[in-house]
Amino acid sequence: MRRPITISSKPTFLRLYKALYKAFGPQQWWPGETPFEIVVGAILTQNTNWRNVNNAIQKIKQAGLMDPMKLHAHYRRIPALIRTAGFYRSKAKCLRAFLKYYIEKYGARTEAFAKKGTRAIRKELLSIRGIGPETADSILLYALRRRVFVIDAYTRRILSRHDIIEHDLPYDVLQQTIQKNLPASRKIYNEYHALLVRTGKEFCKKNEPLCNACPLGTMLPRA
DNA sequence: ATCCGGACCA
DNA sequence: TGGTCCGGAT
Repeated sequence: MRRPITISSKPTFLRLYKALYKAFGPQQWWPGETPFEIVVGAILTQNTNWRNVNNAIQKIKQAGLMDPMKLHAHYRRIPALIRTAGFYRSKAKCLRAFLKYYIEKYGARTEAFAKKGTRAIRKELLSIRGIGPETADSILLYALRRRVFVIDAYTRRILSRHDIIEHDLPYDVLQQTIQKNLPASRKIYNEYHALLVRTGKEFCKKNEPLCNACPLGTMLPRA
């Protein structure tokens, strides 16, 4: 029986964050050069490691297509360009759907896109097939610098293994819980997610987690 | 060979 | 609830 921690453990989320920051330092996310490139990366990184995504991004750049109008004009080339990111057919469709939306609604202009409220943009993004909550929130946080906490598989795994949250809470519930228990800081949200991803990849593996070597190893709930 | 990861669909 | 989409790391 897991018990979700809420009010009584408000400092817990921050303690974890501080431990990770101390261990790993700032993660310098997101590595994309422009908001558009960050959107592309956010879509491509679904179910994939960043290394494979970066490969695809370089391909797009080498083709001179890291631009919404150009990429849309050559959308038939997208599957081949992004193949290494995996799920390339679905992701190509998603990319194309985003491009259509971005061009038709905002003239492919970041400033126009970024003018809208966070909730409105989130709703619009979620209506695009292939963009779910994590991808939408990644775009909001990292491309548009909105104060939104991104939930992913690593977040669920790390926090639930530490008995801080229940693993199966719905995305939005989990997001609200975390945001309520953290300072309302965009920079902390940015850094925290990046630190959780790093921790998940390196230590909090799905099978055989490396708790002894993990910076959070001493903060484990009593077994 | 098996593992890993978001979103959608039936 | 379980299947499907995918390539690259291990």
